[in-house]
Amino acid sequence: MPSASDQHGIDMLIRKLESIATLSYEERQAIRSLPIRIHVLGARQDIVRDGDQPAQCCLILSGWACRYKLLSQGKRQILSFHIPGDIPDLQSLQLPTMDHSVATMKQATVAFIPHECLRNLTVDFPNIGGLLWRDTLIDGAIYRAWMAGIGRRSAYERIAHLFCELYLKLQAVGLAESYRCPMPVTQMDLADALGLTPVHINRVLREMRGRTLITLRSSTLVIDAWDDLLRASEFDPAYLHLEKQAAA
Amino acid sequence: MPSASDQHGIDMLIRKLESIATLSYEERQAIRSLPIRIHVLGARQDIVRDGDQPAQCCLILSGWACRYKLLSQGKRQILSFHIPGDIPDLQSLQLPTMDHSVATMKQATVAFIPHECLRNLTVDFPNIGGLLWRDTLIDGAIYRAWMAGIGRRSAYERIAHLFCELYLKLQAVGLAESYRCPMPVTQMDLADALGLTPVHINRVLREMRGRTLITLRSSTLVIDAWDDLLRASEFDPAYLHLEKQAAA
DNA sequence: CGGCATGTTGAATCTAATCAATCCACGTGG
DNA sequence: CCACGTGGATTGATTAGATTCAACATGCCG
Repeated sequence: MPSASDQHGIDMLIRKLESIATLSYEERQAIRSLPIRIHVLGARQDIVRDGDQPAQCCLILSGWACRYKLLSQGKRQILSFHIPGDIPDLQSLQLPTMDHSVATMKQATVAFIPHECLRNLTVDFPNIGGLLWRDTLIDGAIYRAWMAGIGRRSAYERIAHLFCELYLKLQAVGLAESYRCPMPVTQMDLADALGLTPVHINRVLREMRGRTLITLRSSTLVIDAWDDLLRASEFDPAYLHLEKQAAA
Repeated sequence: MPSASDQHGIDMLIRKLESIATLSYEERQAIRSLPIRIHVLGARQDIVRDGDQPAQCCLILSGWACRYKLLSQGKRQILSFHIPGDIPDLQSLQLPTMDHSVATMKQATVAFIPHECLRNLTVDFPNIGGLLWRDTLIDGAIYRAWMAGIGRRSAYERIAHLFCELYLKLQAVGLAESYRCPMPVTQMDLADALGLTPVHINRVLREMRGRTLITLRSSTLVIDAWDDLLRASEFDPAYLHLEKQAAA
């Protein structure tokens, strides 16, 4: 049911891309004319699965998604969180077989874009090709930041760092301001993203609340002390490679 | 001092690229004619540093390198290991500012290729452009595998998994066979790569030696029981996205 | 041959995991 | 309108995997 609201949908992608680079008018128009197929998905639903060979990419229009890997004995590692404007399986353009899964976190609207159309776009507009490459590279930069966190930071620092990252990413596409943002993740999700247990997440969150650093309740993050949060996590936003650097 | 041996050098890149895709004759020739500047570097020497804005990429011709991030209090996270044929800072083509450093592990020969030449190459040969994109995406896939390991696997599994990965990567470019390969890393390097301490690495290596799984001595890894190693680490080579799948 | 980096081992300690209840908010149906 | 069910959050008690500290061994290089 493509309609006026879809237009708003694909604009989310433009907003995202303009947060990491500059687009010309023609390029914006070319992106707007991408054919998309819109789906509304429930919470915790797989979009693509480990081993799949998708022929399309999914653009998040509303809601959140995450990439994850399942290991033996029910262990799960969340690899990234994705917000509106993101294309969490963009790499499938060049890597046919998925080495992980992508799922929604909460109810989400996604737009499917055929690989072929994206390929044509990169042929007609090499700059957009470069920009999509750049986008996947930023994903890689975020992986590196997470790796450093999981490998070498304390639980407290890891959680603080993640909140800084997500707040800035949301802010960059206009989905956060005044140190408040949506955060539709359970404590179990945080645990699986940060290499901890839900119990420990709970305890650290309590401590942060006690120190009036942040409050996470009913899927909303409130940052009470942004500067302290930055300091606690030694956060340096450079790795997000945002074009217009935010209030960091 | 470009000479006959350099030719052999850039062939390393071709060998690497052909391990993850197919090249036409013209493409191989175009790559061979890239202008390169060869340097010999000592062990533990930075090639590019966090914050740099390089105007060239570095191709490893011999020796090993690694990406790493430094955190406060001397903490270090190694983000990836790189072997001959790899271009560990290829992402700088699209992300001008480095968000981490790259250094040699042991003495290494590297070839510097100006960004401009690589860009021209991707314009003249879009397939090579896609292939370079693919290469950076495989780096990303390896990051994901490491994240899952650091976040959710035991020390024993992590170490085993890393050895499987490195053996297959080396084998793919002809630098390993018969379950032996170079492994010029100290126990401290392994610790910083896997989110552990050198002491613990030492203990787990001893255990693996005791179980006749692997032996790591004088910078050489000998795999005594490949199948057990695969099983111990639940290793699935799919994430390496190798063209000609190895004996896994 | 001497010096320094790396590897090895033991003992004590700690962070975070595990196990196990209990609590709470919310939505549903009787 | 309230009992009930459910998923998520919270808390306590205990344990385990890995760290830390410290000492000593080994081996490589100039």
